[in-house]
Amino acid sequence: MSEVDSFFKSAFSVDNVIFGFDGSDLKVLLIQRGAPPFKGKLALPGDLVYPNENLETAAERVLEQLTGLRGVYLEQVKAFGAVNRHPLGRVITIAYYSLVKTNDYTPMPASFAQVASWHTIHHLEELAFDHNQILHNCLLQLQQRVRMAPIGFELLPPKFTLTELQQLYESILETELDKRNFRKKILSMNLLEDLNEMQAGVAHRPAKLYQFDQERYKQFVERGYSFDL
Amino acid sequence: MSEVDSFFKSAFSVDNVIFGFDGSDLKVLLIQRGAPPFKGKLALPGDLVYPNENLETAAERVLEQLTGLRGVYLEQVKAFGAVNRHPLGRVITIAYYSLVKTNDYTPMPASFAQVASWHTIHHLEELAFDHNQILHNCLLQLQQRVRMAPIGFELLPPKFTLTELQQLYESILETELDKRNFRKKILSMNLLEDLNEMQAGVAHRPAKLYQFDQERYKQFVERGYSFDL
DNA sequence: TTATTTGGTGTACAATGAACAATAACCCTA
DNA sequence: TAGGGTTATTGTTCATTGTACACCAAATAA
Repeated sequence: MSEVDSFFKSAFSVDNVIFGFDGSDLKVLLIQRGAPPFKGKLALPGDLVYPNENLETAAERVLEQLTGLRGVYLEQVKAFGAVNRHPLGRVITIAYYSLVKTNDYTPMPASFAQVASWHTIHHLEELAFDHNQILHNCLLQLQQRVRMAPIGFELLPPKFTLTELQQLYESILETELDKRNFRKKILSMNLLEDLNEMQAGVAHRPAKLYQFDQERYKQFVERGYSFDL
Repeated sequence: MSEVDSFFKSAFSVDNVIFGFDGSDLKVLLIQRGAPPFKGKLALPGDLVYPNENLETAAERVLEQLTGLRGVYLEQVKAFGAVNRHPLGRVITIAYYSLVKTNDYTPMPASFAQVASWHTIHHLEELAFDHNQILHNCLLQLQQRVRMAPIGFELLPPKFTLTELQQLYESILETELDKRNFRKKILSMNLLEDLNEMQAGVAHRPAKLYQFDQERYKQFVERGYSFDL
């Protein structure tokens, strides 16, 4: 094998950290590996990148095959390429994370996974490959991004209460927030529209429902507003 | 060729955006390509990753071969993998940026570059491959990081004046800062040590010289303090 | 009807950010 | 050596933002 050829004895994959929110906790969608290596272990959904496929396209494909979802928030984090990270050869993986509304999600068997399920982020068991490290990095990036732009909203259903929104932030940032200060801040951004609707069927005072102002949301994402909570 | 083999018909490289500061402007170290494709064009220094080489090791190697420097600040930004980004085949590149003190730098001919020189960041000519895009992304990341941790200091000589420090930040962030507010803020962090030395040989009132408190610097980098200016 | 649970609201104080100008110290030149 | 040129150094005031904190309201369940 020539020296140049040896450079081409390698492959790329994408791995996708798919975040969801169940109303009280931040979750990640993991698959159970059906084949060696790491057969039976939990792992991030991922696949090799096709020779004529862009990286982001591959990440979108993994997401769609597993969840049926298209057009959701997706962002590259970084590449992981330790020499021995994959037991079968040199495989560099590009990590992405995406934000999905768990209600929209319909489980689908993908070529790379028969079983997928949601797991709480914190205190997670050992994953295949270097996926714990990848997940940790993606979570850090999400925690940073969520302070710069209101992307956390991607995780909520169309109508939500302020308490749900607060719990989402608390869950992502692993912190507790003051209720009054949170509401004051979030409402002062003019990002939310009061729907003049109420929660129904709850055994306590019902909360108002809100949705996002799509226009202002776009502005915030593009300008990358600062958003400390 | 089997389908599995076709996945391995690809290669990866690292490209390194090497930032420097000449006392008044932020610079980037570019090479002139000596061979096709893009022969004669300016490009980021980079090289293919060896089969048994970690990504970060490869980035350090590119840096050392070009500048003789080791142990400088180096950070991965992200991977660039558009199908047609390289005219000779599928090559995914992992982008890094590093921060060097231009005084320490001694130009060295590397295997991948005979000529390297500093260029001002802003209003740059067209580079080879997708290197304008890569450079732009690295600059954005630097601008973000420099607000989170005092890494800008990596670009300064051991002794410096407050005006030099301010010009560094202005150059990175492409903004103007108020002198009094800048000094108040930076001094309140207890990050600087007054050396009780003065500038010499300047045709005006000489400025005090400062250096960093290494201990506090480490704390700031580790904790990722917030650092708005 | 009462208990339980969560929703909703305002104020006072502290900390931070932003705007702003006059004097000091050095070198150079006439 | 006196005066001009240039950059260094320093504080205050005001506006904005952050932070801590407690009580009443509205629904269901028993």
